[in-house]
Amino acid sequence: MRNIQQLLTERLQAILPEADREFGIVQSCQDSKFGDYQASTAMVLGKRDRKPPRELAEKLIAGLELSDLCERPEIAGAGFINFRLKPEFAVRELGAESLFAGPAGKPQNARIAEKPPAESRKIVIDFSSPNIAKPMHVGHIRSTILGDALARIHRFLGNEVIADNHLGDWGTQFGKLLYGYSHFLDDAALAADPLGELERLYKVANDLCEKDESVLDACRKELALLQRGNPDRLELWKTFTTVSWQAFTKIYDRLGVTFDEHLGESFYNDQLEEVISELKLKKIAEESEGALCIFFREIASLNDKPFLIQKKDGAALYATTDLATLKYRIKRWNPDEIIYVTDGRQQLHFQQLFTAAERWLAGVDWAPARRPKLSHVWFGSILGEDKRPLKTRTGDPIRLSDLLDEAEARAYLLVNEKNPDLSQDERKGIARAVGIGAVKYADLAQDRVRDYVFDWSKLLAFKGNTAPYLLYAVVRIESIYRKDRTLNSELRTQNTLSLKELEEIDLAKAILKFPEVVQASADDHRPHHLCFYLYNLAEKFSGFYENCPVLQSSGAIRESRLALCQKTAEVMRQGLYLLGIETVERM
RNA sequence: GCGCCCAUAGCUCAAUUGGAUAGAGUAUCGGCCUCCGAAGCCGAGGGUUGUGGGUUCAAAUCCCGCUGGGCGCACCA
Repeated sequence: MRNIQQLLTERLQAILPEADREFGIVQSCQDSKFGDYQASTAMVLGKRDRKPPRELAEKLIAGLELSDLCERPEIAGAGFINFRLKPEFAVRELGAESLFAGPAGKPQNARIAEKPPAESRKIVIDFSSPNIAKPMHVGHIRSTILGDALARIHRFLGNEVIADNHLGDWGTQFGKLLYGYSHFLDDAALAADPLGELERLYKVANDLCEKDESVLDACRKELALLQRGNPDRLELWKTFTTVSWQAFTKIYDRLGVTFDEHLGESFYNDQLEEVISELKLKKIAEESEGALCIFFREIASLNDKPFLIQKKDGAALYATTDLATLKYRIKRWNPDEIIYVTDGRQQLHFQQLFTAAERWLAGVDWAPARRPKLSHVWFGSILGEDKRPLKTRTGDPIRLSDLLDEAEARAYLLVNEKNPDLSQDERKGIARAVGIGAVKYADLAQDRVRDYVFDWSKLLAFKGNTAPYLLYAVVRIESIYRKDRTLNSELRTQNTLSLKELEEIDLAKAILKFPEVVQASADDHRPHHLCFYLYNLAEKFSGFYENCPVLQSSGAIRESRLALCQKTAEVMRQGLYLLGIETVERM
């Protein structure tokens, strides 16, 4: 599929002087009564050159060659240039056998078009990053789902993605955990729910530390032993990580999330010293109050906020590991961009990290001339109905596995109600897809920077901007196919479109917008644009579905409508795939 | 004290990053199943975009000042 917005922009920019090209951007119209696309070029240039915008617009239109794409552009308002696509153009554009490269009907790894290698960017996406020895809870869901969606979107656009799970598998918490493990272990509990037991042991030790200084000392000693490589402690630590990774894998499998790497903090342990000495040598870091830190004296907002690299006892910190990780990623992958998907509370940290990295990379010989763009993609918190961070009644964080269980259970009840005749296996499968899809969609459909209120009834409402509504649109199309016994599937994919009714044209034009929306979602790391688009597409399909009978019509119209259904389903499936949401045939 | 973020219909959220008359869902009211899945569709009401200024052809969006809420700031990650 081609990006129509880009196509129009290129046409417009082609007739502008080099220096004015930045003003030649064509945008989608908010209101279809003005057209499908619009440009405000004439108003901007008219203002600058003190010329009447409408006259300028007239000149621009005269120079444009667009007859293959749209009707003659119209001038409206203060000088808008409005473009309206020709239905014949949509017919041609959608006439391809399959809208996406890759196996027909299977969105998985499809591309909009193969990018030439020179244009393909290499992007490391750092996301999910749960802590070892703790069950994943709702706090991890946004990073996991958002990061995965961004990975899928970038791959679809032809970029090379390295999905890297930066596990929290090292740090001071392991002293307490080791202490708890050796004093209070419940073997039966460990066998039944390993992560739950490890979490309990940590809590027991942590509580004791607050009351008893001697326990805290004991924990410090355990930590020191681990860090010095004591074989027993190291063995236990490995057990912790193995058990944890197994539990995480279960969750990732349920969510359909995959990684290319999962290099935890421990992986960078032996690289920290080198980073510290480099920073010292280049005089980027300096000693202060016994610790080693980086100051940003010339930046007003960071002036009084030092970035700590090393504690006075010599231990490294979060910042140190992040810098070492950056170095490793540059040396191993030399990426064009590194995206960190974390919650918004870490904004200061990443501001400091990026600023420090800039100085550091400018002074070392291993850094490439073209340094990676560093992006912090942050998100708000998930709140309960009381507008406080989402917790269980007892105040503990909600386990992700429990949340997913509940989503599936609730969806299962609804499937039973609606489709009791399906086999239990099928109902379970649908409940899984719908339940998990609903949780994911509720998260992705919202602008990530805002906190969002978690609400089961809204999530699984099956109407409005929800996963079930979108899945339902696909199900209706599937249902049409099942009932269509006169045509085989090959005929559907042929170029048999003829767009007459308003609803047909609207739907076809909505389909054409898919590439530009995916691009926009990637550009500002905001998949909710794609969600909103799919919702709009589903609404357009509903309008078509109500007003344009498919199976009841006949001849060329019937074929055309079946083909339109096919194209709609293709885009819906592909779009949902990019969000990490499975589609179903019945629900 | 310094800094970051948020504020849009009763409620939950959009607004293609400065574009045209601020849109959906929900809730309320009213229509539509001898017709492809009614988990749906159509219609009605609902707004000084927290507030006061400013910038310009154009501001929910950018700048400054307030108010209210969330969060972060030296040895946790």
